[in-house]
Parts: sequence; C-alpha cells; structure tokens
Amino acid sequence: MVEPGTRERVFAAIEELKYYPDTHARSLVSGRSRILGLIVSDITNPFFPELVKGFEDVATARGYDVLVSSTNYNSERMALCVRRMLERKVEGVAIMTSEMDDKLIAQLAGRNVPMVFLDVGTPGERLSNIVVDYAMGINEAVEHLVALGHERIAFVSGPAGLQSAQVRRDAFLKALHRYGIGDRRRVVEGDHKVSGGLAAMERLLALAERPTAVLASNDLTAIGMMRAVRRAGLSVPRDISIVGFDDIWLAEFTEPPLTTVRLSRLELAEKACCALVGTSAGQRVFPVETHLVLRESTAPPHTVEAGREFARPQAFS
Amino acid sequence: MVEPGTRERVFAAIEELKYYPDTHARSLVSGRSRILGLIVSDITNPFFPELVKGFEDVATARGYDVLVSSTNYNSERMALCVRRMLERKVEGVAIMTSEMDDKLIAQLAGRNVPMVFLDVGTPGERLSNIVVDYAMGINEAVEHLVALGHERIAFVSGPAGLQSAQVRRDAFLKALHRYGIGDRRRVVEGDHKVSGGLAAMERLLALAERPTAVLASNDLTAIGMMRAVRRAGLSVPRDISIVGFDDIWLAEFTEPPLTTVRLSRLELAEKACCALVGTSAGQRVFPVETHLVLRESTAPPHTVEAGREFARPQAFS
DNA sequence: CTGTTAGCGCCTTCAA
DNA sequence: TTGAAGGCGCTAACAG
Repeated sequence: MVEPGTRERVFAAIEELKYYPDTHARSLVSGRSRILGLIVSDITNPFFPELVKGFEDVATARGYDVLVSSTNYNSERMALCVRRMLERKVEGVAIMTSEMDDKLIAQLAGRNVPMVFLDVGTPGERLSNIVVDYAMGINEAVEHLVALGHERIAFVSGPAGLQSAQVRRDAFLKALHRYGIGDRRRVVEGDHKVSGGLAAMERLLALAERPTAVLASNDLTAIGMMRAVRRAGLSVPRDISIVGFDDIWLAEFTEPPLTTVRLSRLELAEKACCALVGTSAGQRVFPVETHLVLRESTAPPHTVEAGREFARPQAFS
Repeated sequence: MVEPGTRERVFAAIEELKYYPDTHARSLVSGRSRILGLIVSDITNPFFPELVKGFEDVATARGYDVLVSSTNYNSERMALCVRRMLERKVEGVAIMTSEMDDKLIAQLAGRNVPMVFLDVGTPGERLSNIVVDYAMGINEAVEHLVALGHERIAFVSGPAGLQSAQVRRDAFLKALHRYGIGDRRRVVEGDHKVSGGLAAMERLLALAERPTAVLASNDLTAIGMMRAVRRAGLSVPRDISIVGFDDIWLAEFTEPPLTTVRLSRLELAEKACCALVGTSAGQRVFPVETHLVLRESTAPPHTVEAGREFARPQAFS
C-alpha cells in the first residue's frame, strides 16, 4: 500500500503538470490501441447518424475511441478506410455498408481483426454478423394493409444490386403470397433515395390498375413517393396508403407522419459494438427485429371514388 | 541511389508480408499523430452530418485521420472529448458546437493544440475562428418578404442561451428596423427543434395581429412551424410564408419545399480543416457567407382573405 | 511491495 | 550511400 500522502502528491502533480498518458506509447508496448473502426457508406444518409452516435456512445463507455469512415459507396475509398484502420491497429471494425469487398475482408481477417457485418457475409472465427429480420416488419406491414382492406399493394424496392434490398423485396412478395394477392408487376425498382421513390411512384400511378397501397424499401423512398402522390393531385392516405421502412427520425415529421417499419439503429450499434469487444462470449450472430410503427400515412382504400380517380389525367406528374 | 532491383524486392516483400507501418510507433517518435479532432454537439442533428463528411473528406485527402466526438450538449461529455483528443495527441481540434467551455479551451491551448471555433471565441495564436455572416442571409430573407408585400413578419428564435441564435435574432430585428416594421412582440423563442417551432408557431397564430410571414432560426424550427400552420387548418405559403435557416438536406423535401437561408456545411468543414492544417498561412478568421435560396414556402400575403381567416377559430391547433 | 530494466516499432542522428 | 545506435513514453517482467 502506498502512503496516502504520497498518493495525494502524485495526483496533485498530475493535475499541476496536466499529465496525460500517451496513448501511442501505450499502444506500442501493449499492442492494444483502444480504437474501434466504424465504416459506413455515407454519413449523410439519414440512416447512419444514429448508428454512428449509438456506436460511439457504447464504445466510449467501454473506453474505446472510434475511427469513423465513409466509403461514399466507393470501393476505392473502402480500401483506403481499411488500410487506415489497419495502420491504426484498430481492435475491431464494424462494417455497416451493406456492400463488401472480399479481398479487403480477407486483409482484415489476416490481421486477426475482429469484424462485424450488417446483413452480409457468413459468421466465422473473428467474424460476427448482425442479421436483421426484415421479413418480420414487412409481414406486419402487409398484414396491416390487408386488414385495412387493401388488395392492390405495390412495393418500391431498393437498388437491384443491394442484397438487403433483395431480402426486403422477397419478404414482401412472400407476405403477399400468403394472402394470394402477389403480383410482380406491382414491384418497381427504386434507389433508396427520394428521387427514385418519386420516379417509381409515378410509374405506379400510371398503371391501369393503380395500387391502393405501396410499401417502400426505405423511408427516403417513401418520402419521394408521397411527393409524387401529391404532385398527381392525390392525397395520402386517402387515395393511396404508404408505408416506409427504417423509421428514420424524419418519418415522424412528414405530412402526414409516415407509417413505417422500425429498424433500431441504436440496437444495431449496440450489438455491433458488443460483437467486437466480445462481451457476448462466442456469440457470432446477432438478430435484430423490425416492427411496424403506425402513424398516419395508411388508411382503408377509398374504393368508392376509384372509378372517378382513374378517369383523372395523370399528366400532372 | 538504391539499386532498382532492390527496390522491387522491397516492395514485393511489403506486398508479400502485408507490411503496414505502425502509426503508433511513428507517432511516438515523431510526436505527430496525423489525427485531427472534430467535436460536434450531436451528430443526430441534421446540421452536422454534412459537416462531418466534409471535414473527413478534406482531412483524409491531406493524410489525416479524424476522431469524431459528440458532446450531446453536455459539458461533462465535452470534457471527456477534450481529454481523449489530448491523449491521442491530435494535431488540431475543430470545435463546432456553438457552446464552449473556457477551462477546456485553456487546456487545449496549454498543449499548443491548434483549434478552430464556430462563431464563438476570439482568434489568437493557435486559435482560428469561423465567423458566419448570419446577417447577410437574413437580410436577403427579410428583403424578399418585404418585396412580396409582407409587413407583419415574425421570427422564431433559437434557445436564448445560444450566442449564434442571438446573432440571428438581432440581425432579424435590425433588418426589419430598416423598413420601419420591427416589433419585438413578433419574436418568440424556440429551441432549434421541431417541437419548439411547433409551439412557437401556435403562439404566433394566436396573436391578435397574426403575422403573414415568419422567419425561423433554423430549418428544424421551420418544419415544426409548418406543421403548426397545417394543424390550424391554414396553408403555407397561401396564409403564411415561412423561411428557414441552414438549408439542411431535408428542406428541399418538405411540403411545400422550404425557402431558406443556406449555410454551407461543406464550406464550414473545408475552412475548419484548412485553419487547422495551416495551409492558410497566418489567417485566423474565416468568414462564411449565407444566402437565401428560394423555394416554395413564400408567397405574397393573402390580405383579401385575412379578415375571414381571422374569424376562424384557432382551436384546431 | 517497490524499484529497476528491457524493449515495443519507428525515425533521426552520427559514424563508417 | 549505407549501417548502427539511441531514444520517443510507456508497460511488463523481474529482482530486491
């Protein structure tokens, strides 16, 4: 035991000289950097900020710093990100991009860096996986629409190349199938952006049998869809019900507030962080549920007026 | 000069062994970390993601990594942020929080860490300042509204404690004064959040002489205001014109699209980064302009109907 | 339980 | 031009 007086004096000196241990020296000798990497596609996409924040919060709480990097959906940037992570000797990397590059993964794996992925990849030695149950929320959404009386239900998907977008689309088709109302012509491709949702909805509105409800692959798409509906002189949810996906912060503040499927970014972040710092001994697969949250963009179909509405020119769009 | 063959073999070996220099060792000996700190209030606030992205982009381009931290508007967290930055021996810190804590600043300054602030603080030795010309855009906005024929123009401010919010409010009052239409009763306090904008607008709508146009201290406030207007059964811009501030990404997608004053986060980010890595030799003050961007939330006042509208009960809100 | 020492991986200096 | 050596600040292992 050290003399209490001495202890005081040491702390006083620390205070006095504003002494801070040098993490670089510490890392050098210990081999541990106390840094976690977080790679996202684009922090500007409203899906990510909460994820980043959540990740930061739990990492910080556990004594880690976070190196955030955006790939900007660009695999060259991704390579740079990985390199920087490696140079900084991160103790784990969360790759939350939905895209991935096997070569880079191999590089990380070769360094024994723990990794966690969102949706993609197969769990392994130091490789965890967050698997989102998209189907759950989508089933809830379809069930909700069917219960309201909708039969012509459409889907605006994400970009065809994105695996998690495929999963959502397939879940949608499967859910409709259960009610015997599936129809592939009512699936149109969007791009997970507002502009894509707008364009997709215009195509849907031009259909001979216009859908009475549309589910979007993400909220941005749904917002674009709402714009298209309004531009066509129609109204949500009177003429068309719309359901989003993700429940981004903004969904609460659209007009009308968007009924959507919540995918908790906080939960994603927490699980990703836990997967890396290994509190969850041995667990390699982390399921995340999704659930419908009801707001005001869905209502029963307005069938009475349908005939009149069809006669209306669609040229406004 | 080294033998070309040798050079080849060395590079081959680097590739073969996947050699990466250890930044920690490098930092230890050189004293340079190649890390820049970026402290923001809350990355979840839509103002910040673009700022973070821009900062990251230019820092990365210059060979720096970025340590991002959120203070969550909490000065304890701020202290932790500063400490972590210091431990990692950052070569500069951008403090983009609009709040600041003199003690912490002194701590940074004592370490000779270059700093750059947004709005607050006074430039000095290693202390740069980004000064936003809020008045410019606000003047443009007021001018625009007056040109449309508005006279009862109100303002929903930010939180009273925030210096940059005061600046905006004062600029507004001054601009109105030039036209002889200033009236302090038409300034109500918001909180830079949607809920505050909503509440503030409800108060404004209850005024005997209801304003025909309202300028918001930021876009989130403006969005809340739009909701309040709609809830009261009125319409933007027919009954009330609304102008936001910041031009967050979302402003383009509100209904109607929001006329607002643009404050470029990219420019902020670039200047902050330059201020730190010292490309701009000796410059300590970095002005940033703001400009009105016209969209669809402003229109001439609907004076003819005003009488009738006034008679309408406000109870809906 | 305290004090000493070697060495983490790199860069810089100085000698050969 | 090349090679060897010292030390950055810290931790871990070991001796006293």
